[in-house]
Amino acid sequence: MKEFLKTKGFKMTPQRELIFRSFFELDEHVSVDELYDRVRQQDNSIGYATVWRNLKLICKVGLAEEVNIGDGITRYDRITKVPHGHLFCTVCKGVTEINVEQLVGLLAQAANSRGFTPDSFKIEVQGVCDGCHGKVEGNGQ
Amino acid sequence: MKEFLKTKGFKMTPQRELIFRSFFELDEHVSVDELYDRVRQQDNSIGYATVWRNLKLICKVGLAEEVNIGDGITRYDRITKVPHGHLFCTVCKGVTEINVEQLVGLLAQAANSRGFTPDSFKIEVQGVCDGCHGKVEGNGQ
DNA sequence: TTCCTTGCAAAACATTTGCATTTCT
DNA sequence: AGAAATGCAAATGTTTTGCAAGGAA
Repeated sequence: MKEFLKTKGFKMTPQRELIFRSFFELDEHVSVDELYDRVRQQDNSIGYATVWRNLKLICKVGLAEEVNIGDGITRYDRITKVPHGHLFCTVCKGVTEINVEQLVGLLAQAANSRGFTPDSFKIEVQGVCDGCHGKVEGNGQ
Repeated sequence: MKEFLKTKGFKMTPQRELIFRSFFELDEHVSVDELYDRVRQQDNSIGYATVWRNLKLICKVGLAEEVNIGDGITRYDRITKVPHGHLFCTVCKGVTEINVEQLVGLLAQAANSRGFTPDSFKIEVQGVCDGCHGKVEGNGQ
């Protein structure tokens, strides 16, 4: 990783290593706040801006991308080889990934047929996950 | 529309009518600022908060939904009967809609097979649109 | 009259940036 | 030494809210 960054003109630092390590260990879609909290547990001298800047850096070097689910908070998602979509549970706020290789293929076709050259895809579904089907609060509305 | 709102417990006002009318006339994905500007052309006494609140109201009564493309600005998109996806051109920032009925069907299947009950779908593609293929600035990178 | 709406200004929030200082190479 | 990174605090930019006044039902 240190080498990888060097080729891109960036340096490695203790803070950066901790942030990167924490981000990649966490197999989730974290926000700056969440990662900041986590990183803080191991080094409470790290600043918020540093976490933010490194998250941006991770995106810049192509290892992650920003995800926006509409709650005003930007999350960061590792970029994996397999294109995937997200199932957002509106009850527990959980996120599940689903493989969408096939769909992306179809989408690319549809886009191409309109002269549009696709770059990246975002496929998101909102709904209620398996575990939450029973526990929707009993508000009559 | 007035009747429709009344059934939901809301009143009709001149401002609200102008805002609703402007929103639905504009067959686009407008931001609060954009709609505010447009509405202002016809009544420059309308406040920003009023436009914002009415846009939220339109969503609340189920006639539109918020769209987030990651530039920090929330846009509002009419909800149409036919599910559609968006092609965002990263050059001209234009938005094109594409029909994704078929894809949504497949997506719903995939979600259901995991015990997830879909509620709404968001399908977005970023790339370069037909008209912009030639005009990408000549930066060697 | 009652409750919803409006406008304005201020608050709340998340995201970014400036800068002096420290740390890599 | 030279360039990049860090921390803190402050600046941005957008979205929300409080409140007094006005308007619809």
